[in-house]
Amino acid sequence: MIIWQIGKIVVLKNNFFEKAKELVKQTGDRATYHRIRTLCLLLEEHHPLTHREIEERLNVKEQLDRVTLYRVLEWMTKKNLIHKIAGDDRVWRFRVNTDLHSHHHAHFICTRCTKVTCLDEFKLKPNPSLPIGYLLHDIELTVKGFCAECT
Amino acid sequence: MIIWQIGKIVVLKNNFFEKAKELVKQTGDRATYHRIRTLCLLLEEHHPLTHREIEERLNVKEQLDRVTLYRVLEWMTKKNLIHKIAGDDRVWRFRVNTDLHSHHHAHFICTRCTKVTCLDEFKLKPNPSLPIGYLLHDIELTVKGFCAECT
DNA sequence: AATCAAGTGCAACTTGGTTGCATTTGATTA
DNA sequence: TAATCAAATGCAACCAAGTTGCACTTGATT
Repeated sequence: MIIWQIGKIVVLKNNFFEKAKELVKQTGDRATYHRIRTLCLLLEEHHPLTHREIEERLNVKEQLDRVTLYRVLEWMTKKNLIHKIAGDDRVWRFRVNTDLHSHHHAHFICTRCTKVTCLDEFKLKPNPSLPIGYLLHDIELTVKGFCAECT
Repeated sequence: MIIWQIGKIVVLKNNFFEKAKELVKQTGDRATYHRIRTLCLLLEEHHPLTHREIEERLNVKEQLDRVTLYRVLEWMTKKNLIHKIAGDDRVWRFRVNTDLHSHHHAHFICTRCTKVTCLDEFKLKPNPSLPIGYLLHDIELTVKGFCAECT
């Protein structure tokens, strides 16, 4: 069993932790504990999480400042490690970008329970025609409705 | 020249004002002055506006409470007179639904100046395949990048 | 081990949007 | 056309997501 220690904090590494550490290091920026831990959580999750949800899960055992988490998420978005999704409740949801799961797919947002699901089989047209002078960075397709549990 | 008077306020009617009044009355709910005036403004505009922008334009000559405007916009969205668009800045933008301009089209959001443009020629597939038990209400396609002025 | 910019924690702040409640107003009916 | 009353409005206070400034800590480099 591998253990990682930082100050008084002792952490059990798992596969996701190692993977997260590697991904953070690959960016060239500093591989800090909070960055690795946050990315690790997002690697484990299978649906997009809000800042609040991430904070609650990470704070079960150890402290993590709200602001730091905002900055970590912002940094990870900029570094293309994760992507964020806008919902009807004005709250961002975050999900990891793996090689298999890039952000070129659609999202389903349940307007009753606000849960977000990725519709991976939805493929987006890569080169839509835009007005002259417009430059494309990203396409986001969001489907709204009720999920299976809320129907 | 047609004039409409309510309390001390005197209003010059134009084509859009008449049109707005008609649309509000068609809903069956009460045709209040603020509803008509707000819809009138959105009919005149050719690109989506934020709550802030609407407020500023309406308050040039006459007072309109922030909260009332929020409620008017919410009501109009519910009544399908307008639709709202989520941007990267967490701010809703509102645009009128006319017969010619329904909300079944894509939006372009400039990530530098935050201006939103409607991409009317983008047609959305009406019946995408969803997981079993999922119910579709609405599809939203957002294209992000730089607009002609910001490129 | 020493160094120091990058990263973090804390407090205070900004902003978009909401809630509760007293007052006003548009449509209806007498 | 006046009386009526639920629907709509205005005001104040509130909430929650996200941001800023600054002192303190830490990961990588020497």
